[in-house]
Amino acid sequence: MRPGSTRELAHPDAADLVLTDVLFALSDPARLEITRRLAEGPLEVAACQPTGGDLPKSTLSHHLKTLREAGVIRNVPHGRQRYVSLRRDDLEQRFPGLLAAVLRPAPAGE
Amino acid sequence: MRPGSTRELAHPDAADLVLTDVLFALSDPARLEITRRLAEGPLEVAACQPTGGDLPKSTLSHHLKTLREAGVIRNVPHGRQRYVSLRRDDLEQRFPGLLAAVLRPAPAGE
DNA sequence: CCAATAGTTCGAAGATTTTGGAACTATTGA
DNA sequence: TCAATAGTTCCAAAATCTTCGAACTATTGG
Repeated sequence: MRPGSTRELAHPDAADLVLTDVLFALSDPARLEITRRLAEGPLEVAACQPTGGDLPKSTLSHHLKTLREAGVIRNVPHGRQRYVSLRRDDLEQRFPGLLAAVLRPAPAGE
Repeated sequence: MRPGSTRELAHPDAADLVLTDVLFALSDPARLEITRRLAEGPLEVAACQPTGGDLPKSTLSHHLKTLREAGVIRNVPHGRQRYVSLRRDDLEQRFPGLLAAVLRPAPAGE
């Protein structure tokens, strides 16, 4: 296992997160659902698949890229697969309360 | 002053607000700034103009439309002009904490 | 090693957004 | 009543996003 042989992806520093980018990343239904799923805990890429959806690998990968570049998730190599996780602490530090508000299910009632 | 002669614009009911639509509306820098400006209080359309920006009327109007259709703002006729205001209560009821998190200035610090 | 696995990246087509000029509409001050 | 004011709507061009097949890259089980 050569050092640096794994394909590390770029992640913005917590301090560099941009609110509009985060909001944009979360403004897509599929990406929002991925985010909610990740709130339960880290997952491998394939398991991020939104409910009932069978997005092609490339599409799912693109959504993850959007979330990652906005700083919402972290995507690290793990053997043959990858672990995707929510950047909870970084988001909370930079935009306090945002994640909680977004993850909270909307009150029922028409 | 004929009844119904004023140009009323459509506004979604509070219960029908969609989170992803709200997030999308707020994900544009100009629209986010308009929203922040409105947090201080209602304004006429022209006064919503983002700082230093001199957006053409039509562009500004379009941004307001996006915010209005997402349910972020209300835009009502008022004489020759219009009053634009933040739908604070509706947003708070439907997505508790969201507006506060978005309006709060990001913590300083690199 | 080799093949299978798990994903990313490339590229291109189609859909949506963004922008802004021009035309249009109400409303009011003079 | 008329012109000026304050905005919206219409339209089209340019930019950006979304989607997904296909090619490519690591990694590991056998």
